[in-house]
Amino acid sequence: MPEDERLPQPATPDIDLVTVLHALGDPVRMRLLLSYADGAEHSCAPRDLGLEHLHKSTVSHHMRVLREAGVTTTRVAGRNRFVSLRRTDLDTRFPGLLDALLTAAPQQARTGPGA
Amino acid sequence: MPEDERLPQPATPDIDLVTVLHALGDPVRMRLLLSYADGAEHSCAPRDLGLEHLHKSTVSHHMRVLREAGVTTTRVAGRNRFVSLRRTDLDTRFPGLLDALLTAAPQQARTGPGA
DNA sequence: GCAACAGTTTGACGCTCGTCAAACACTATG
DNA sequence: CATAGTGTTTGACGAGCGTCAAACTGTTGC
Repeated sequence: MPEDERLPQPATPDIDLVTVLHALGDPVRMRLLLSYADGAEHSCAPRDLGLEHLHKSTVSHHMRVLREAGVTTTRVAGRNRFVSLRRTDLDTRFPGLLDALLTAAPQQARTGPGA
Repeated sequence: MPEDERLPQPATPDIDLVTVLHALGDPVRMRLLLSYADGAEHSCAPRDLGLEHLHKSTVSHHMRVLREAGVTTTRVAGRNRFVSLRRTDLDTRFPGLLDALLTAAPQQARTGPGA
């Protein structure tokens, strides 16, 4: 039997652009996106994501928003959940968008308003 | 003397990615973006923007959000205001982002969840 | 000057959002 | 079975958002 399952998420053609932009229009979720940009799977622990200042239930809420928007996928394995970016799905649905975002976001961290 | 002026807007280096995504994460403002994608100047009248169902003060509010996020610029000429996209500024700050958005948004209108 | 015009501002309303805390499920381990 | 670990769900709270209506500012034109 399959040892792991995935949490519910929209099918690729059902990913809505405005919903994705709304999901990414929050500083915490943008930081999560950058964490996931390495293509690897990440646990949900706030300390693994540079979010020690946030309650675990808050992080769980943000990850749900990203998943329901179609940005991430969550694999359930035992008592752990592994979250990763739906890179190919997003590239299929919105070509160039993810690349532009992942280029722009770290660049802004060095040269932008917050620097 | 200059016959027209511009409403306050952030300088190009001060345009914040998360703020832009937040501004665009609303269906009304996404529609405005698509209207402005032709590069031309547009008036603020709801009927010129496919927003007859919205009050003019609501449209004014959305245009303020877009302008303060750095997405649009507003030129004041007499009793009219002409709004247009800050395309080169956005391309400078976030290369490829606007192209990806303007490619993705209309495509979704034909093949996406709403179709 | 006065009325019409284009758009903004203010105030109000309901709804959503981000956050925390506590309680809850489920899994792994003794 | 009991306990600890990982993460979710629920409820609460304040803050912000989208909308409308009305009042307001400034401009054009009679």
